[in-house]
Order: sequence, then structure tokens, then C-alpha cells
Amino acid sequence: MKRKNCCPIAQALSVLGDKWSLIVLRDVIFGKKRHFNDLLASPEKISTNILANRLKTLQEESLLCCCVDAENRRSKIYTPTEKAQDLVPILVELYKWGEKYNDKVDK
Amino acid sequence: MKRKNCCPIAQALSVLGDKWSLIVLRDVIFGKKRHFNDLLASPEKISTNILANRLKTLQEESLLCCCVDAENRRSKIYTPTEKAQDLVPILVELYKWGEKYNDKVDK
DNA sequence: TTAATTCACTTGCAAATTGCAAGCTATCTG
DNA sequence: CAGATAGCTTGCAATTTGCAAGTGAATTAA
Repeated sequence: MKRKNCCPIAQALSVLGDKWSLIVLRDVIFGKKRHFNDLLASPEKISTNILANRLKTLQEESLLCCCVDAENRRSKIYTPTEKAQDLVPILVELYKWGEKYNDKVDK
Repeated sequence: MKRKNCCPIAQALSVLGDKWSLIVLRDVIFGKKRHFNDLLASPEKISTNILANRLKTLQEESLLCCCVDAENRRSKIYTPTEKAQDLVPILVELYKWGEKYNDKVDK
């Protein structure tokens, strides 16, 4: 869903504005998770088909790059690009807001 | 979709991580839009049922409050709460990222 | 060297969400 | 009183999500 001719916020959200993309990026950027199974194991319980789909679209958006692990060729290594590293301020602000307002939800 | 017992980023995204919530909040916070039809008119073309649904959930999340326009009782006024105003840093960072990376997409 | 295991998916299918168009109700304006 | 207007609601098709099971290639264990 590309949003052309519109404000940068909407353009950013056309890439990031779904339930899972920023969760995956959080784990790659802060959690240093690099493998499919690492990402699967996060507490938010993403399912395999969604994760595979997000990894694909995040590569298409140049947010992740993927290479084969030289030491274990069935394993792939996903690494964040500079474009993804530049999401850190967004993730930090989300963290601060979430901490301020939602941290004690449902005890 | 409440995410309990998990990181503040995931909690923030459980409220904000969908296609439309932050678009509506952008228009209320920066665009000073206050009425249903103002929000409908944004270039991203949200549909009426989705907008009505988002306005409802954003009120449930204490991000918007709603009152009847005293001068025109068929009209409702939606205003951002302090909790919504505190999203400004997130929206600013989204803006900067969108501007840096996505502004020239498809020319 | 064969069998079991692991990794990264893929497939099938039901459920939920979205998008579009049309309709509805209360209020207001002429 | 006859439109017009604001803010929805409804119906329905299309897309996306969630869950479980299965696949194939690479690796490790026996």
C-alpha cells in the first residue's frame, strides 16, 4: 500500500503501520535477533506465515537484508539496514509513550 | 487487542499499530480537525465505517473526547486528550523518517 | 550412511478486518 | 414542510490474520 503525494507521516505508516512490522524491527534492532526462529520466539507470538510475509516485505522496503549463514547453510541471517536503524527514535518515543500510559494496563 | 505483560513498544502498538489510528490522530492533533466530515476529507480516504470505528476505539483508549457542538447539535466535536498530545514526539519522528526515506517514492 | 532433527518456510482454511456503496436518523435551513 | 447535512449503520465482497499441519533442504546423531 504505497501512499503517494501525501504527508511523510502517512508514507511512514504505509510501511510501518501494521500490527507486526515494528515488532519484528524492534527485535532485530534492539533484541539483536537474526534468525527466523529467534523472531518467532518473541512474547507477542507472531505466526510463521505472517513472519515470513513481513520478512519479505521488510526486505522489499530495504529495511532488512538477508544472507545465508556461512556456518550453517540452512540458516538465514536478517540484519537491519541503515534505514531500519533510523527507526530507533520512533521506537524510543513509542517506548516512552507506552511506558507512560499503558504499562499498568490490566495490572 | 491488549498486550499485557510485555514491552512498552508492543503496548503502544496494540493501541496505535493499525492502518488508521495515527492518521486520525495526526489530523486531530496537527490538522485541528474536529468533525467527522473534516476527518473523512483527508487525502488518505478513510471510509465512514472505519472512521466511526476508530473514533469509538480512540475514545475508549482515552485518546479523544467527544462532545456535542453547542451551536449545532447534530455536530460532534472530537478533541485530543493529553494522552493524545503526548503522541506528538512519535508523530514528529514518523514525519522525519517518512521525509528522509519515502518522500520521493514514485516521484 | 541412514534416520531423526532443525530451519525456514508454505499451504489450507476459518475468522476477523477492511473497503465500498447505500441507507438511516436526527437536526437544521430555506 | 421539503430538502440538505452530520454522523453514523448496514450489507457484502475482498483482503488480511491466525492457527495447525506439512514440506524440503541442510545438518547432526546413531
